[in-house]
Amino acid sequence: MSDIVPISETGENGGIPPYAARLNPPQRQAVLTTEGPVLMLAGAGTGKTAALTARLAHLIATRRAWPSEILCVTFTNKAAREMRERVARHIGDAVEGMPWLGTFHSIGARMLRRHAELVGLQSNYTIIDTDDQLRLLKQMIQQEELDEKRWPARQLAGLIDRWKNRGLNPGDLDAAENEAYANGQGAKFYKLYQERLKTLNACDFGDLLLHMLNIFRQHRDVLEQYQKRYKYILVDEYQDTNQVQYLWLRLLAQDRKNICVVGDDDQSIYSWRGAEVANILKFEKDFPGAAVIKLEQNYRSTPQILAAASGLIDANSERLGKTLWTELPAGERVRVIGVWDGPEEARRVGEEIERLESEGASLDEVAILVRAQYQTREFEDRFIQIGLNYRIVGGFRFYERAEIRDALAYLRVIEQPADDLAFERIYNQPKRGLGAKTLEAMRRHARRTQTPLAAASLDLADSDELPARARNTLTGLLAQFVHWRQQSEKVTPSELLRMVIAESGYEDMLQKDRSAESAGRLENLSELARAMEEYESLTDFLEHVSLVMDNDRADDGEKLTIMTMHAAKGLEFDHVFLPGWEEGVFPSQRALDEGGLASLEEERRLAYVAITRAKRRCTIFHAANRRIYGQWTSSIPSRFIDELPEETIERETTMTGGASLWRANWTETEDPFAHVARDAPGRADKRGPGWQRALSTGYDATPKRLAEPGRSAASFAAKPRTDIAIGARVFHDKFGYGTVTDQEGNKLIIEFEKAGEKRVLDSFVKLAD
DNA sequence: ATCGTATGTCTTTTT
DNA sequence: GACATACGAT
Repeated sequence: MSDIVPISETGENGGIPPYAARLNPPQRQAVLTTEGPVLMLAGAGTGKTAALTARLAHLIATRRAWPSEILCVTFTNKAAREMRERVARHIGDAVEGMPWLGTFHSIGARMLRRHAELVGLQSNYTIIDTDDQLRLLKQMIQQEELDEKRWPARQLAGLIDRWKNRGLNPGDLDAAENEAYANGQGAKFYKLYQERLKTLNACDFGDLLLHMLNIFRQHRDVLEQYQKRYKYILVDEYQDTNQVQYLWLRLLAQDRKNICVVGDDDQSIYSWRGAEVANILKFEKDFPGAAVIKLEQNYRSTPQILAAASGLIDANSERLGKTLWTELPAGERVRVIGVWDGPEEARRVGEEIERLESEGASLDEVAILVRAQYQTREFEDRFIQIGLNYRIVGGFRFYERAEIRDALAYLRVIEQPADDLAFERIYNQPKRGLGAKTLEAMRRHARRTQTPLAAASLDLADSDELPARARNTLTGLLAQFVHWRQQSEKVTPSELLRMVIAESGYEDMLQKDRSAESAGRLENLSELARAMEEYESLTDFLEHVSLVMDNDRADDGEKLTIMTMHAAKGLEFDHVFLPGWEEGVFPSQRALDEGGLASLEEERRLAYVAITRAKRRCTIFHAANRRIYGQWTSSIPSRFIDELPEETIERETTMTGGASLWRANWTETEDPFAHVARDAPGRADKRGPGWQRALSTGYDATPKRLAEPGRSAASFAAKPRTDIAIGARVFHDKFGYGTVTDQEGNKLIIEFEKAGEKRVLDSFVKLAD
């Protein structure tokens, strides 16, 4: 069955090609079994990436496929980057020709650029992030006059996300799904949302996969084109794939069936995102005759650490079952340290790290892994105080900062005039004196004419609807955009950004602002411009930003790492600290409240992932008292601590207040999260400051139209009203009654009884009777 | 139109 | 406790 390559093929020393030289037998099998489906079950630290990269190198070195004929999907950008680097070590620059190595989302985006028109988008579509998504949904909810308190946008966003993860389009929802939002309006809102996105020429993260799936399903020729192209498919972290990703892969692999998936059911920690461990469990059914290869030799951790982790994960019920073993010499036991409270925990961790440092350990080899982001704060405070170098991974990403998002919004409007979300973000940023009133007028007009906001504003600025000041400002701003759009064809994206920052007044605003952050903001902006230098087109860059860019910037000097356990997956450190192992923190309260056994088991897998990051030493902490949401609560040690085999750990308690006090405190616990559970009393509040934006369907958002200079503003006004003729008596909210004396396009010249002659947009007047 | 204060909401985890 | 939003005051 397995197609073992005559190894001499490459003619390297002793017949073993260099990329396979240091692999153990199962790893080697995983490399050489090139044809047919392969399921690789790889435990933590078993050299999975080594095997995977060797496999890639092998496929290319033996000319089974060109780099461009291999689809290699990873889950995170970090993993993709690492893979690229490691393959480069084997095969050199040929990796450059691997366009299909990346995350599901970035590969989906790349494909979608080519086939956008099949789902009603243009190839320069914008990828919106969760923030934009929420704003959009909020507008829709207000517009449909739903009580936002009762039916929060977040909830809807979550539902839509889950539907997309499962490969469901609005029409596919069953009654129960539909019922999940606003009494059976789930499908309606989902549909509305998709329509809005189409008008904006935008899509969200989920769409990158769902649109492509739809295309594969409906356009056989496209599917076949990709099936033909990808001679081999490799998938990393298969246990984390969700339904869409699964369907995607199944379609793409259907023809050649050369698909190799790698995963570890014990490290499945993303079910909340729609990942289905079941995918890995049913692989053999989907691809009959699949070769199953288990990697069980662990090269990373000491026997104690491995035994502690294995003992813990044993408590889980649904496992494929692997037995990890190691040849490494015995090391230290896993230490479990109980402390009085959060600050003491941070202090102790700090001391431990300083000790390691004095023993010659590098800070780069030290990590603190937390369950939730809020736990990082305590450590940050402490480490600033004692001057310990740290880096926080994750958290607020670089591109989520306000100034970066503003800058990107400018670029988005330049690139894509139909991007209303971006335009709304910056039309008054920096402050130009355009407020809610102006926005309301813009929206009203945009809705009426079914044009994007920017186009509508241009129209508006050419009439008497707005006070002279607002009108001038708006005209100026729009003229700037026309100018920038012209420039964008001539200068590089990064030059364009510098231009925009300077000319928009954004720079001035920050320079005048003497607050502590403003200097940093300016720095971030030039950082952004620098990051843009390697991109040739704005589209490329914007896509990169929304999908790929993360904030590991060049680091100077050694730093310890603080990050979430999720973010740590796939990484390893000599010394790992695991604070906050208390009921309610880890396992998280949420996992305990909802989700039952399944989510508890996921938490346990997370614990397993966390412990197995450690190569040499692993130290677990639990505090008796902790401040959560600003409230002091006492807590009991995590059940996971009790599940660690006694002979693998070493307990220690350093209680300032004495053990009795400590014990007294954590035996009578109160529910630290009791106040969270209660639902928010809903209150009807439907008067948003002008959110009533009607759905503008059917607008053909042709980009670059605004870019044509000298084009009369009237060309954007979709449909002039036909019900108003010269001589008609009309009413205008601001100017009162008047008589139409002339009409040009959608603009009326009206002689008002009180206000005199005005040039007014027809969408703002009513026929008087 | 903008600023300041009061009020309510929120905390997993990521592309 | 921190942050966003809502509302009232300048």
